[in-house]
Amino acid sequence: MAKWTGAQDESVTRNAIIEATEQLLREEGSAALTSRKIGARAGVKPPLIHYYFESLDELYLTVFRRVSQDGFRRIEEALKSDRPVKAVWEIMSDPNGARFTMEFNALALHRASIGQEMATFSGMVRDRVTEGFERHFQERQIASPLAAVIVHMLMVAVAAFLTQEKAIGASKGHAVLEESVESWLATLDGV
Amino acid sequence: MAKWTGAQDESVTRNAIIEATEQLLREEGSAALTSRKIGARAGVKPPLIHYYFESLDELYLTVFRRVSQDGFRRIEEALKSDRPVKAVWEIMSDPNGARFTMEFNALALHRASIGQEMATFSGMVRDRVTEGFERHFQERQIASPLAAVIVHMLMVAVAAFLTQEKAIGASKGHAVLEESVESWLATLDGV
Amino acid sequence: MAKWTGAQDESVTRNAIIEATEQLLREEGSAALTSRKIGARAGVKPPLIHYYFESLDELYLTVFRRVSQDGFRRIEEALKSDRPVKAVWEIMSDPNGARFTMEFNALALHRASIGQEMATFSGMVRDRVTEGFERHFQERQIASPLAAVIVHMLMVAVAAFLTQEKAIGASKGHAVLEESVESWLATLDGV
Amino acid sequence: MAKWTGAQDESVTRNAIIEATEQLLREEGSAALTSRKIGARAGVKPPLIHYYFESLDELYLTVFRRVSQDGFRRIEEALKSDRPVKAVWEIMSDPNGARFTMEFNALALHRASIGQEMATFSGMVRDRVTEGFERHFQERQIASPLAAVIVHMLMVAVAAFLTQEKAIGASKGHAVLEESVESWLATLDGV
DNA sequence: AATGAATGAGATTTCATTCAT
DNA sequence: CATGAATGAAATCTCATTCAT
Repeated sequence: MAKWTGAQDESVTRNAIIEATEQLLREEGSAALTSRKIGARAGVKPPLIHYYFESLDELYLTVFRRVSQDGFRRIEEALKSDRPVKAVWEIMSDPNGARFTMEFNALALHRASIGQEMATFSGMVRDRVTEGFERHFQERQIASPLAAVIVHMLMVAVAAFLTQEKAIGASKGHAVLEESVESWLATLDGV
Repeated sequence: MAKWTGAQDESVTRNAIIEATEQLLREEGSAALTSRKIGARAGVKPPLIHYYFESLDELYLTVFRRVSQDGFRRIEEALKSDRPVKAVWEIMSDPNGARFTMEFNALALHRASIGQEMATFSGMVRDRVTEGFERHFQERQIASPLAAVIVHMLMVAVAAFLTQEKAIGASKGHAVLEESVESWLATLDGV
Repeated sequence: MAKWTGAQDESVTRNAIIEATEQLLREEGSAALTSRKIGARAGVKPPLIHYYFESLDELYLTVFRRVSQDGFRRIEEALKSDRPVKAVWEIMSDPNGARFTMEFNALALHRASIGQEMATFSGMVRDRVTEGFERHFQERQIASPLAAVIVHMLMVAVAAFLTQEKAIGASKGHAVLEESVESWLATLDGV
Repeated sequence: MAKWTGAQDESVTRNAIIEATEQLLREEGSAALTSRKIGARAGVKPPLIHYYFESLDELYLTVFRRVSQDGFRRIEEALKSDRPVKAVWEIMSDPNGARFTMEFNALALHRASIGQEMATFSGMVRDRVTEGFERHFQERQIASPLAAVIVHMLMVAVAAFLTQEKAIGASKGHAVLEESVESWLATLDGV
């Protein structure tokens, strides 16, 4: 969809709106995302949001892309590290990022455009991580009993699980699960 | 506030409302849950919902309890089966049930009462399954490299992950993950 | 309007409804009068109220009549006392009774039937008290600078004023006004 | 919650809403104050009321403040007049103003914020009038048997009493009371 | 670039009342 | 006598969005 105004991508205000959305998402969750609250946080009136973004959906997409691009960059870094498996796990299980994923997942449930974007992105990440892990296993001659792609998916699954449970106030067994996962991952780093 | 009506628990209409809610949750997700839509689906005017349920939260809790009680019963059954690990996994990964869990998770994110109920329930399930698996491992003298409680949490995590991804239209790698999980679980059933 | 059911005036339930209404009016004010709350307090379901009373208005009227008849009786007593002026003032300024008057006044503002009833009743009281005060002044040969009817109206006015102010949390100057009124009334009792 | 719109205090529409509220209050009483009716009277859709006022309470407070500020100004004027006691009484007993006070009193019974505002305001008026009367008594060397503050409270009480009775259609004895009060007040003006 | 104004659609909830049984 | 069921009407308030300026 083409931009219909002269709104600049680099505008300070536009950035403020994006950041406000990001903050609100992190602090209060996707249910708190209303144009009023975003506007209040960003110090602008709600209609201005529509000057910069055709719809809230578009704004959310923008936020998602920004956050996920950053995440992708961090993953690239992690894959270059000495213990890539652990490094990737740390990114995945970082509460901050996991919270985002969870909230975007919630948004995606009833916003097709976001779902699509997430699907595309998680595919990209999966491919990149899989490739990275595979290379890592080969280089270090590590015999993982599980395919790289599966290792990655398990990591994502566990991280999401822990985050969701924490969000509703449950944490029974988390410690032991985390420990278990981490010691398993250590073997994959050849440690 | 106590209920002030004579509304009966066994009322056909009350049931219709519960079922409509269940259906909508499954088919359109938690975002579609409004008293209007529920009423329309149940063939009932919205205010009647409040005749039977003090609030939508109470209705959702009722639905959750009904679904989860049913789930718990099925899990008890599964634990008695010949291949309890596989049987439990099948319940967990049943798209229908998993969809519910996912949608209730979304509701729980901004409805404290539901979050609490879910936390309580998932704790109950975890305890029960852990106990069942432990007994199973002992009886069959299966040496699981992972504690029963972890096995269970991993199953939940993977099932949730697959469901969430499917919900947003992603399914890359699912087949291989499922296969992998299932063959792993087979070993835990002593097969 | 004729009664349309066989409802008995002496029914225990009917009485419970009346008393519940009275209590609620006293404790929570006219704004809290809903058929739900009345029913809850009386231990009956809201529709039953309509079995005994054609409408809430009729119920309120019944309550008003009961309370006011009781008030009238107490006033008759007071007029027979040794210090009738003081005795009447005590009734008028009794917080309990004054609260009722105030709440019924509020109801009367938008319920014509209640307004009428109140007008009739306050006329009756005024006549009776006026007559009583006049006889008292004559018998005791007290020369009131103000006509008996005016004395009564002032008492009513002041009592209502104090009650209303208290209801909104104001009480500045009340003590001095009460004192002043009471010492004035003492002279009218020939004390 | 802070205002999130750019709604201007001087807006014509905002004013129309305030005036509609004022009119409805006068003509139909506090029970008629609903966003629908106010909207209809102001020629505006109900939600627009919430664009200008955070809540109905806030609107009522705005109306109260406007009316009462005007009343305060008139009282200040009255206190400067040649017969300040009479002048203040005329303001107090002006049916228009008294009707407002009565209706706001009714609102205050179940809207704490309005009760508070009224308490504050009536305290201000009482202080100002008391001070004015005291100065007046001194300047004119009038020996009032009653303290200025009591004179004022009696005026308020009587005015409220007459208004409330008129509102429910009673007026027996009003003429003689008014006459009596007025001749009493004349003495306090040194006439 | 920004905003004041406005709105249509909708949300949840409350209420008095009716009616068949 | 009593109640379960139901409803029409209404209440307050929220939201994303549009539009003229």
